[in-house]
Amino acid sequence: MAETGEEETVSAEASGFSDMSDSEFLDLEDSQELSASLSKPSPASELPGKDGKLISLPKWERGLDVSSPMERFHLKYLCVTDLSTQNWCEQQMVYGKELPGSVAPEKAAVLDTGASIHLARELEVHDLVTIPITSKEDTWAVKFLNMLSMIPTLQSGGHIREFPVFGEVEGVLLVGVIDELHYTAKGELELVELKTRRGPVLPLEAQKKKDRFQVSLYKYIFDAMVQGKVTAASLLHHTKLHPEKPLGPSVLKHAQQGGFSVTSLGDLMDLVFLSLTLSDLPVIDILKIEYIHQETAALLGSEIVSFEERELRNKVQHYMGYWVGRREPQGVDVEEAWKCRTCSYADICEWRKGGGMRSSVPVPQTKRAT
DNA sequence: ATTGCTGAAAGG
Repeated sequence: MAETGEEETVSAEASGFSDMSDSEFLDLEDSQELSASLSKPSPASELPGKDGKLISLPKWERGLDVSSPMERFHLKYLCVTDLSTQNWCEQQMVYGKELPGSVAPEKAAVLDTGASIHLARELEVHDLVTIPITSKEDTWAVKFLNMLSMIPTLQSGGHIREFPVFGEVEGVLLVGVIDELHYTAKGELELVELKTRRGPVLPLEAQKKKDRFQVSLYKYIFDAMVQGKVTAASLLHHTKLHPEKPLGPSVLKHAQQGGFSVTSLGDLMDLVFLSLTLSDLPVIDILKIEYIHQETAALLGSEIVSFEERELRNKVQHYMGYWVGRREPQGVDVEEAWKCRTCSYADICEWRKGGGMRSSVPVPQTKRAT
């Protein structure tokens, strides 16, 4: 029996964040750091003070990266799509964070079409309800309520869409949303990621690689969640949420309607972590990507991704190296310079100017002082 | 609070 998917998913709508756009005024620190990083000649950072008093320079005057990109961009977590964008071109992703809101209108239209196709598919399995929220705790509470309603649906054979995942990876909190999950006829848990395409053609290999990386990351996080490897403590640590803070009235109302007797975010988190670990959820068995044509909805192709954990972890470790400040960002290799053709930052890209686009020129190793 | 704050993903 195909379930009707009559379930309703709650979607939060922010109510009080409209005054957020003036966060620029404290950015003077960032901009002078940008110019400082042009002169990053030698790691000879210790200017010898005459009498040994030098270390007390405030960190922003020392120029180079004492603060990690996570801190500079004021990020408490990253999205899965941040990392997959990073997989496409790390330098472009960085420019995107520094200069937000500069997507070419033509590209934006394609994204927009894709977004509405996804929304239409989501509405096939559940309704959306708008809930006024009053705090970031509310935002997460809504996410948790959605999970609590979706897990039983999944376990009773239904299809669920937009399932939230989160977990600490390499010391950084990663947050994402799985497009679709369901059990196959054989009883395997399958993830489906829908990709819509402007033209009626399959993507290039570089794009496929990025998509494979994205779904692999979902599985990595989801598996960790159902295996109890993601803890409430870790989530609270990164998000700085207040678990004891009472939830807003409309969120509370919806929790009660769902049959959950909770008063705080902490209560809800307990329920979620119990549900995740005690519902007999398996790890994801199958990762599938479907490419469809936007205009005609024709299926262009579908691909089963083989999950290579080792390879995934290496990539993630490398990407996080940038975020935590272990290394500078890098652009694409010459082989992939074609990506610059459609990049809106091509004309300002320091990676290109700096002749950064090399393939794999071995850098003569200067002896490391030990 | 000499300061706060984030729907993620959308496609190339």
